[in-house]
This record gives sequence, C-alpha cells and structure tokens, in this order.
Amino acid sequence: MIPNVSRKRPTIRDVAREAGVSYATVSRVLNGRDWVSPEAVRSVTDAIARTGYTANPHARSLATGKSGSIAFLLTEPQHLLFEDPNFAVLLRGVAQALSDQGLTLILMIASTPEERERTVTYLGGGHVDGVLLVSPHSGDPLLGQLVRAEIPIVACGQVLGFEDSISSVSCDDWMGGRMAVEHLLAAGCRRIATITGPQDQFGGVFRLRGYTDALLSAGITVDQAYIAHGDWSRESGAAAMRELLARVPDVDGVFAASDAMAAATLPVLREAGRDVPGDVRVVGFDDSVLAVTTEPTLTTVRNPMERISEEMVRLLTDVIAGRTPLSITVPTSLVVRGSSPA
Amino acid sequence: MIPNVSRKRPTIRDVAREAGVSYATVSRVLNGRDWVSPEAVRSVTDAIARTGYTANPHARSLATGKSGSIAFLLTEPQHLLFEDPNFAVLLRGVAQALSDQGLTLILMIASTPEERERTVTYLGGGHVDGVLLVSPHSGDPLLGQLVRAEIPIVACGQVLGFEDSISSVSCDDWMGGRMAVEHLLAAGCRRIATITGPQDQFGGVFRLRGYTDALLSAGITVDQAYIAHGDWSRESGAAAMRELLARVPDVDGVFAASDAMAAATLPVLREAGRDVPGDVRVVGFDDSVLAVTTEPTLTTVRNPMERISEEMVRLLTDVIAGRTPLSITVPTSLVVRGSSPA
DNA sequence: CTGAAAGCGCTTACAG
DNA sequence: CTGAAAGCGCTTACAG
Repeated sequence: MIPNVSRKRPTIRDVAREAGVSYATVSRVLNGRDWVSPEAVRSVTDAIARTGYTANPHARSLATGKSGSIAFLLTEPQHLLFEDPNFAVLLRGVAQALSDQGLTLILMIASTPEERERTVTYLGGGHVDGVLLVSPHSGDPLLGQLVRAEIPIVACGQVLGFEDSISSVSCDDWMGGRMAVEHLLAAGCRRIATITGPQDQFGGVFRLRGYTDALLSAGITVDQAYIAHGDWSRESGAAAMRELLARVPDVDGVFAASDAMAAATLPVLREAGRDVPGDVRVVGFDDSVLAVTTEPTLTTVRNPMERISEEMVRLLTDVIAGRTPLSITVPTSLVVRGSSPA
Repeated sequence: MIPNVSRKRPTIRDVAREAGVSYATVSRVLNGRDWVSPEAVRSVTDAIARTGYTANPHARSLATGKSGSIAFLLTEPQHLLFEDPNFAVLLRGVAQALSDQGLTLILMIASTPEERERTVTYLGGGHVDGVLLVSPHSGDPLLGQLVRAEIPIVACGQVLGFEDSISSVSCDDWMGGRMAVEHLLAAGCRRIATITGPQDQFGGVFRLRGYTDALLSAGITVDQAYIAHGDWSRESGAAAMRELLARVPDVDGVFAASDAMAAATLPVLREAGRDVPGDVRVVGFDDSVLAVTTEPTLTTVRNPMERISEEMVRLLTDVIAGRTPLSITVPTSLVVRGSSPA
C-alpha cells in the first residue's frame, strides 16, 4: 500500500518534493506554528498521506532540545511494586494520559545501587523531559541528586523533606485514616489497633496520624501497644496482625494502612478464632482490586489512583513548562463492605 | 560538584577541548570501536569524568539510525493485563534485561482502536528498534500490520497464524497441561474437568490440548461437558466453575489454565459444599504469587516468567541483528501444594 | 507566506 | 592512531 515500505523511511524532504514546496514549509505545517497558505497546507497534508511520512522523533528532539518522553521511575524494592495492584492502576493511568499528549513513557526500575547510579546519570543527562516518581522514601539519596540536577519531577505522594522542591500528588492520607477510624468508632469499636505503612513515606506517616487524631478526638488515649508497623506488603501485614494479637488480644478493630496488609490480617484472625467482622472489624486503605477478592470483602478507604495519575501528568507538564512546584491532594472516601459493615 | 549543572549539558566538543583531542577521537573512545592510543583514552576518560558528560541519545540515534529503545506492547483488554501478577513479573524481567544492555523500555498500551492506530503508526515509523509483544490474540489485525512493517518483534507465547514470521518464547504449554492432568489422574481423579484460556491464544489452545492428550493416553474419553472456557481472569474462572458444577456435579478434579482462574474456583467450590482437595482437587497454571496466597495453596504448573523475559530480550536483539525468526519453548514443571497434594 | 541556511550532538568513512 | 568533513532528519530565526 504505502510505497516506502521497502528501504528507508520517507523524510521531510521526500514530502517536500512530493508537495512541491520547500522542506521548511513542510516542517511548518507539521508543527502548525507560523502561518502557511491553505494551499500549501493541503498539498503537504496530501503528500504526507501519500508518502506515509512520520516524523523522526530523534531528529526532532535534537533540534528542539525536548525529548518528548517521560520516565516512570520505580524505586521501591521490586516485590512491593509488583505485589501491589495499585501500582498497575497508576501505570495504566499514566500511560493513558501521556499517550494522549503524544509523550512517550519510559519505564525505569532502580532498585540495586548500580541501577540507581545509572538512573541518575541517565536522567541527569537530560534525556527525558521529566520524571514521575513512584513511592519515594524520604532517606533516598536519589531524591537530592534528582533535585540538584534540576530535572522536572512529580512524585506520587508528597516527599518528606522535599515538600517544597518536589511537586507531588497524593490522596488525603490523613483524612482517609481519620475516616477509617471514625467508622470503626461509630460501629462501637473501642480497642482499635492500626498497622502502619513505612514511616519514611508520607502516606505511612499521615495515615497513622489520621488514626491517632481520630482516637484523640474521640477522647481515647493512644496506646503504642495498639500500633504495629508494616511496609505495605501482605507478609508484613500478617506479621503485624500476629504481633497485635499477642500484645493486645482484646483488640476489636484494626485499621490497616493498605489493602494488602488488611487482606493479610484475615487468615491470621481466622486462625486465631476471631470472626471478622463479628469479633474484630477490619478496615483497609486503597480500595484496590484486592478489597473485593477477600472473604469477607474489605471495608476500605478509596484512593483514587486514576485521578492521581491524571493529575500527575498534568502537573508534570506544568512543571516542565516552568511553573513552580506544587502539591496536590485528592480527596479520599470510605467504601463500606463486609469486613466492617455499617 | 559538577561544573556544568548550570545551563547546557556538556557535549562531545567540551570533552574534546578539555582532553586536548579532536571530538572525533572522543567519539571513538566513547564507542570503543577503532583503535585509540592509550594516552588519548586516558585523557578523554578523565575529561568525561571532569565534565560530567553523558551522551545525547537522540543525536546518537540520529547518526546511527538505531533508536536504542524497545517497545513493550500490551494489547490485552486492560483489566486482564493488570490483574495478572504474571504480567508484572514479565515486565520486571524485561526491564532488567533491557537495562543490562543499555536499551530503553518504552511502554505502550494499545487497547482502544485509536490507540492501536497510533501504535502502528508509531512503531511503523521505525522509532524503536524492536517490539516485545505481550499475549497477542490470533485475530488481531495489529499483527499483520506489524509484520508488514518489517519491524523486529518477539512475542510472549507463539502467535497462532504467525508461527513462522513472528519470533516467540513460550513455556511448554502442552506439556504443562499434560503434567497437571497426569498428576490428577495419579491422585485417583477420574472425572477431571478443565477451565481453558482463550482459544485464540497459543497458551489457551495448547494447555487444553495437554488436558485432552493426557486423558486420551489414560484411555479416558474426552467429554465436552467437562470443558468450560475462560479468558484467564478470575471472574471467568468463577463463572466456569459454576457452569461445571451445574453440568457435571460429579467432577473430582479441575485443571484451570491459569492460577487466577484456579484461585477463583476455590470460593465457588466452598460455597457448593465441596472440600478442596477432599472432594475436588484443583490444579492451576503459572505458579504466580496468587498460588501461595489462596487457602488452600495451589498445586500448579510453573511458568518460568523470569526465564522467558530474559530469552525474549535475547531473541529480540538477535532478530534486530538480522537473524531469522525463532520459536523458543521453555520447560514447565509441576509444583505440588495444598489444592492437590501428593 | 516561504525559501535558504545554520545548527542540534553525534557517528563514520576518508584521508592522512 | 587521529583530524576534517559530511551527514543523520528535523526546527527556527533570518531574510525576503
């Protein structure tokens, strides 16, 4: 069908020849910048269709200095990233939003020290227009390096210690934690435990803060024995639940800071002879697909990842355009299901 | 620390000046092609370190005609891709292997018709060196377009109808299916049902073929009533199990062609009052993380995704280098767990 | 509105 | 072993 399938791809010059104009004019209609006569536009458009021309992005990048690509950078230990269904939702949303803008998504995984090294070099080299940072930990030296390299960056979740220099979009972790615990209180729970996320991540810290604040507002003393720490993962959730059962066997409600951890409490509670929600109510966080596959299904705080991915991309293009860093917070809401019914 | 953090990145000319050689020489040591005197190498290496130089990949691509990037192309309806943990394992393995070779991974999702259109244009434009195709369906018009565009491509799983023109790496689906069913037979099951994958995918067809062949080898007639179709997903697995229970209530063994579908049979069987493995044995396929999170855990066929991702990348670089297409099959093995113990 | 020309940062024959 | 030079395919002031 298309003539040039054979050897080399048609270039802007082929199109120009075909259209009977100079190749500068072709470039103009391609970019829609300056004024071009209607006839020129038509003949060029036709010529493009006839030749099957598509621009060489590398040549374009070289000329413009923009790469047209964005890095989706993962820095978590790998098992977490891929265990958590939220990650997939985020990736999909970002891919969609980026593609809508004609931007290319480059996936980078930086877990080992060597990979991190390479990553900094690569990103610092200005080979992408910006980076989307997924679940950054506050102690990570990568953060400082990226900031120093002055590369546009938007994180998923505020970055502790970089609140002003790194743009971010997060869900309302604090309010989510509060809502979860207030729901448990309203249901009559009085000995409410929590399983936290990592305390070097914004979400980990603020979901816990939501828990303590809800308790304090209700006039309940916060007892450290009711707080167990996890790292978002299933295993850590199961371990934390066992720990809690040993320490505070009278527990009647659990707020786990992720659905993965909440889901993992279920078999542990069952083995311990506790009925959910009869003896112990459980509330998760995320409203990931996990929440509806457990038995019972999970009451959880909805973390609107689709919206977050959308806003991340929008914000990143703003930052690339030179606007000042910003933190965006997307509201959360409670989804009531079997593990703690109304 | 590095001088040039300020305005523009150092180029090959900056390095040349710093090293006191021509920039052609810098390029030579960068690419390690032709001979360069040891002293030149040293001074250039030093100059690179001092200037913090990193090559501009776009300029390089423009000059060489190679893009240095590979597309990881997803064509499945989105929910499947992201529901299946195997996908994540594959993505991670590929990312690793690609990064080891200095190749960039571009993620593309082509689900809607418009996205597919854009994808073909983009890939056909020669903007990536090759594409890694994930779970292609045989009827997909994308396949022919990609082949016609003569773009190097390696699929995960053989592509029905394109066995000779599209390289692929698959696990031994047929043998895996056989092993699963032989295991059930050895355990004493005689009324064995199967839940298949899509019949327009190699894995779907050959896992089923393994089932029928194992039955026939054992002298058992294959009864269509014992065959239910799924699409790899959880929901389809649950639906298929319900269907089977209605149609052949005497079923005493189930081979589900994916862990997701196998996992979904568990609650359905439980609700129907069947004990697993007491009344009905269940065997899955994939040995994904799902297999160890169910209750009971899943006996399943191990699908070595890490190995597959590795081979996919290796094969793709071969194809890019001009070697003829190839099909690679990686062996499977049985992993025995709670849903059908030894 | 539209050519001609320079330049983006590299690679790679071509001559030494 | 190493310069000088052309060229990869585009964009974008600069002159008309």
